[in-house]
Amino acid sequence: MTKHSKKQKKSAEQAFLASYDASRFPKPSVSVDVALITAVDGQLKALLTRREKFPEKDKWSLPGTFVGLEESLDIAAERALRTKTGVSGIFLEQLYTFGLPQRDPRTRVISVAYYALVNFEKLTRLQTQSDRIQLVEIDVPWDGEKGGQVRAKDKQGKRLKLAFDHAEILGLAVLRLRGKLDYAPIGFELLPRKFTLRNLQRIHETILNKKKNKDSFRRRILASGLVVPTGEFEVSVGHRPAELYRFKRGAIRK
Amino acid sequence: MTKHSKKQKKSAEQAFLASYDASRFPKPSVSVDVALITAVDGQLKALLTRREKFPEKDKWSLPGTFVGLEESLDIAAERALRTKTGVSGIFLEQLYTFGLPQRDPRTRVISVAYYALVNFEKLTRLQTQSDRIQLVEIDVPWDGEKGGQVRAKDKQGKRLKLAFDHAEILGLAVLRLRGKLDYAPIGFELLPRKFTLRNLQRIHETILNKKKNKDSFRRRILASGLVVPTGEFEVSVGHRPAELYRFKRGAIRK
DNA sequence: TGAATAGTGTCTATAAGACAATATCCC
DNA sequence: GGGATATTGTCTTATAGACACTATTCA
Repeated sequence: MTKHSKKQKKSAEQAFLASYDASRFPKPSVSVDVALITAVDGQLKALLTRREKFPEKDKWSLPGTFVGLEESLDIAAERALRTKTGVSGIFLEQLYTFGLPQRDPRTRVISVAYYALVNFEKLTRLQTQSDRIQLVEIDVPWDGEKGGQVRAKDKQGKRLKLAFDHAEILGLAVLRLRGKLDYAPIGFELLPRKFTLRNLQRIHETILNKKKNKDSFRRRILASGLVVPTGEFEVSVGHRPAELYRFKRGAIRK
Repeated sequence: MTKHSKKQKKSAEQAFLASYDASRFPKPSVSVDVALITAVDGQLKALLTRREKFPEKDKWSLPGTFVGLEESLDIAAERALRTKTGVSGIFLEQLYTFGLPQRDPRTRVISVAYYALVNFEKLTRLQTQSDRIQLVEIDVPWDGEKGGQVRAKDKQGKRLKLAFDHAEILGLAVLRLRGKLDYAPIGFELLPRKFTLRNLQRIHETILNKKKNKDSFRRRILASGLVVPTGEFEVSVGHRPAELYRFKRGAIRK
């Protein structure tokens, strides 16, 4: 192709783009929803907000927002999390896109779901907020790919109704966690910067909903090189204190 | 809540929905793109079409389409595959959603990417079609999470230019394949109904781009229970014929 | 008969689970 | 000292890789 014809082609493309009318086609709305998950006392919890408006008024939903026209999906998810819950700078990863035509009664809304992980202590500010935002215990009794119903319970153990298809999103988020746990360093996202190996084991057991062998867990984690001892120890724990470790970014696990 | 107030609430919600105006907000366009992958002669190939229109004219792209307003994402992906390539009824699974604001020069287009797997022999009809649709050798030199550049080559080994961010989609599709291979029965999707264990091993080696030990591969597959012998054997292969197996749907792999 | 690959048996290395013994801190 | 958990060591079991050997078909 000559330089001349290249220039011709370029301008033809520019003319095409200039005359392109995106409004000719009807479009769905696009939102992001974020499943923010943490672990406390051997229980997985998710951050939910009670809806004050129609539709699905008074049901509990994941923090979400519509995607801005000039905004990437990742940025939209980060913005939803920040503006609705005050949390930012944490692990956030795309999960799955939900697009059944009737999933939102208002209009066609396609939702790109994300999941986020955070150490519980970073959320303590939220505890003092209104009861519109709550950390809610979630229960995902799925064995393999799918399974029983996802349940969300408030502090009194009362079951909460989830809006839209958000129960399904939560279920898939936990399933993804379980699947990635053994080959991606995600357990650390739920812990403070320094932690004991037993803390980490507890996190794994909470996510998998299954006891793990202490000895081999310890060996496996240490052998992975993902963790380095700090030389510091727990204090005032009423028993022999365990050494504190920290996560070593970038180490490749086997 | 009394029956009366429930009814009140219900009608309030209906009134809200009736007056909801979805056109108030500007919206992105939403498309699906499908990475159809097969394996031939130890090489992974993808089905690509040469673009005849702007933008990205003459570059090669994945079959795709805009999502209909009343159509689920899965159905849209299935439709794109069927109408653009004539293939249907095959393995199709959502991959990831791509949404950078500038990924399409026309307007904001968010693309929900899918990947599909099919046995090469089901595609033979396509070989006779125009050269606008081609099965193209793809090369994904990624070690772990990310890595080198994805390359697509035509039959003469000439490198093809890929449109939009479709190289990235192909790379992620192959990465997903590699990750799922050991715990999901996806190798079978690339084989005919009856196959030898060596055929299956070849598929695994092609996907992982890595030789596998014959003995332990055999043991592992047989132990998984995912495969049952048919009692039939290869014929006229110039050496001792191997037994043909078939995939046993629903067996759980350890 | 020889080429070529299928299929089987055995040994070794590695990693996880089970169990036990010892170490250390706090009360 | 006693309670409680951390940390280390050893044994057993399951699995993957390496290697060698036998089996079977076809040219």
